[in-house]
Amino acid sequence: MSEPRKLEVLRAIVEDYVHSREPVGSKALVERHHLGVSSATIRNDMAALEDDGLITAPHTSAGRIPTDKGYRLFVDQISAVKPLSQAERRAIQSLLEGSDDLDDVLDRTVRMLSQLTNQVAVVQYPHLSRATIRHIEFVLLAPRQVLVVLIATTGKVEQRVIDVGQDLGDDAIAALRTHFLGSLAGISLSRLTPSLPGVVSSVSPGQRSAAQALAHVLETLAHNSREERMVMAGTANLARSNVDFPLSIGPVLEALEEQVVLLRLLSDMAQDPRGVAVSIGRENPYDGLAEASVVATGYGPDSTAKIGVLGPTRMDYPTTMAAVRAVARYLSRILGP
Amino acid sequence: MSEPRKLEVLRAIVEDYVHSREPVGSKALVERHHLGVSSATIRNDMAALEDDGLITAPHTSAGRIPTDKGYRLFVDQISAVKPLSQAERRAIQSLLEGSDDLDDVLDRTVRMLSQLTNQVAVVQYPHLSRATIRHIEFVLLAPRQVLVVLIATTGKVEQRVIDVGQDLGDDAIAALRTHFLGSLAGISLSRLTPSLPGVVSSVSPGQRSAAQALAHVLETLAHNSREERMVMAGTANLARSNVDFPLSIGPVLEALEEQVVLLRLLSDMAQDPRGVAVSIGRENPYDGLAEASVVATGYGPDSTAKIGVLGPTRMDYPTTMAAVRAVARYLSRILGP
DNA sequence: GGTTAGCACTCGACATGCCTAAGTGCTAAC
DNA sequence: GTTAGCACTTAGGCATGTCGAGTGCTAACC
Repeated sequence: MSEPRKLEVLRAIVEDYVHSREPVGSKALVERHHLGVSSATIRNDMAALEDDGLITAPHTSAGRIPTDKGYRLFVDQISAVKPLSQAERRAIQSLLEGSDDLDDVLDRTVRMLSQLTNQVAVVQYPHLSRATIRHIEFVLLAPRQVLVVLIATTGKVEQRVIDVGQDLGDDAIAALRTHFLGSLAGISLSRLTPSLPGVVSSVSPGQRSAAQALAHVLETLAHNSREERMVMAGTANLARSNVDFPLSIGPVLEALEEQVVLLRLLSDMAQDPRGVAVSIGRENPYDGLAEASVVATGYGPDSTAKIGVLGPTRMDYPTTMAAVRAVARYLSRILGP
Repeated sequence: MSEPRKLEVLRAIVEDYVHSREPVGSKALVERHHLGVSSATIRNDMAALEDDGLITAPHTSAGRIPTDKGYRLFVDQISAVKPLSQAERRAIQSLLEGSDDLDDVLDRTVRMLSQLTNQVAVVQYPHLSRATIRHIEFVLLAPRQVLVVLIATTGKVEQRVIDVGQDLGDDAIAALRTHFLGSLAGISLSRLTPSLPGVVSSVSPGQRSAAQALAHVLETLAHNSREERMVMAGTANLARSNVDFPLSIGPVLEALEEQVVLLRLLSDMAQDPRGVAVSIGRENPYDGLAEASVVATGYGPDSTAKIGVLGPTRMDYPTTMAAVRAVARYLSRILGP
């Protein structure tokens, strides 16, 4: 039994199953692909593949379907990433150009990716760490309530309202703003935390506690807030592939809503040499996503923020991987160096 | 045939059907409710209700289920809004307190409402129109790219990056900022538009076109942007009530993603005297939502922003209406006067 | 040794027919 | 206006039979 042909058979099974959604049998296989051998031979190969745990039969006398392990082998060794069509490339380019607003760009990107792949698409907000502080604004909303705004050079704006714990007047807040801004303008967000204690300690004691609260918020804004969010599109595609999630799409929707889960999953995924990371079925630890695969990659200056799609394990991996990679590249380009 | 009993029968049918999800027959009706008459009498009443188009039979020899019109009558005339339990009230209160960030509050609110009702919950960002301008910031990102930030007194922040069409230096942008801020600080967002031409025309001719672009963005930020967004939670609940959307939940998910549709629907809904608006099934014009009902109400100072839930027409209206109303009240209170 | 043909066997999918329970509509009596 | 009774309809469950796709195995073949 030749090893190359065995892999060829696996490839054929994956492709046919992805295409037809039905277990594929030995006879159909020799008909659709010109493998040059008879169905009996294929049967032997299939038995071997089943022993290896790469395919499985839903029941006796049905065809075989790939297992998670089978998809994994397919993705890693067999498939070639299918390049996008010229039309698709043009569509991406034209849709993504013509807007500068970050929210808007991400929104368009994710819709585009979802249409391209017919799956759910997600994109994480870009990380801020390489940006530097452009401006800080404190706005007094009530005697103790302050709106804190942090503006970074990348064009990102974070804001939050806090209770500073003591009454402050307009003058006091203006003084604090000048003080913070003078000390912090121009430094990078990643170096914000070490700078804050110095700034706070040089504030007059009467406003020390307020300054402390403000510093804490600034730190939070710089690190946690926005980049922990994501934009999503195409959840309706889940319903269309109803059949692919045998139980219900409920758990999948739950996982999608619990963004923390998705974010961890995205960042835990190891990057493939081809630049795309793939998580197949139970490879990810979340029960709700046991029947789902995620194809993702990084984008932006240092590829820390993620973009990807989520769909049933029975997914057209080569095309999806190509789409994710292409969209990520365009997105990186749009967002600038 | 007594008219009051007919309504009583309709009420019983709605309640039983909502409870059991199965067509309800005359016999089961007299057993579960003590109507004081025999099943034959009920049959006569049911025939009359069917003539009125309030109930319908899926097939001969099955029980009856309410029509959209039947639900409407039920909601308008028969049902009493069911007050929330003490525990529920406490849960709402404790969950919503303890956070000042608007995004955070809306997020918690919508999750809470979705859990309370077991449906999809949506909330629209509060309107800005009553707020006044607190601060305007222009940040030069590149020679022609400017980040425009608009901070309102309500604690809301809007931002966008634009291309001003001409090269500007740091000095020029600072001058523009001072000029805009001096003329506009303190005016209400709703009066922003009429003020802008004057501001632009008093800018030196060399920067006129840039000022024009900036003014245009400010106008957009003040009116359109954020309040046209919404937060959503509980889409997984749709999947659980799979049975209730006979075809597929796909179209519903699509409608939910196309937020424009939802926003229009929410604002078009007429408020009920009891303070909650209800749209039942095909009463709303969107095909994807033909099997869905929306229960919504306004919140905030002048009740212009909406909050509501969406679920199958077969929904527990009294409880849902109570939940929506209660959560809207707490939310209004949290957001302040 | 790998490949092939042939054959018995398994099992899901589908159709058919039958039966029961639920429920209706109608009529005649109260 | 209400009720009892009865004939009628129909979905759904169940048993049965048939068909076809597909497998696994063995023996023959190159």
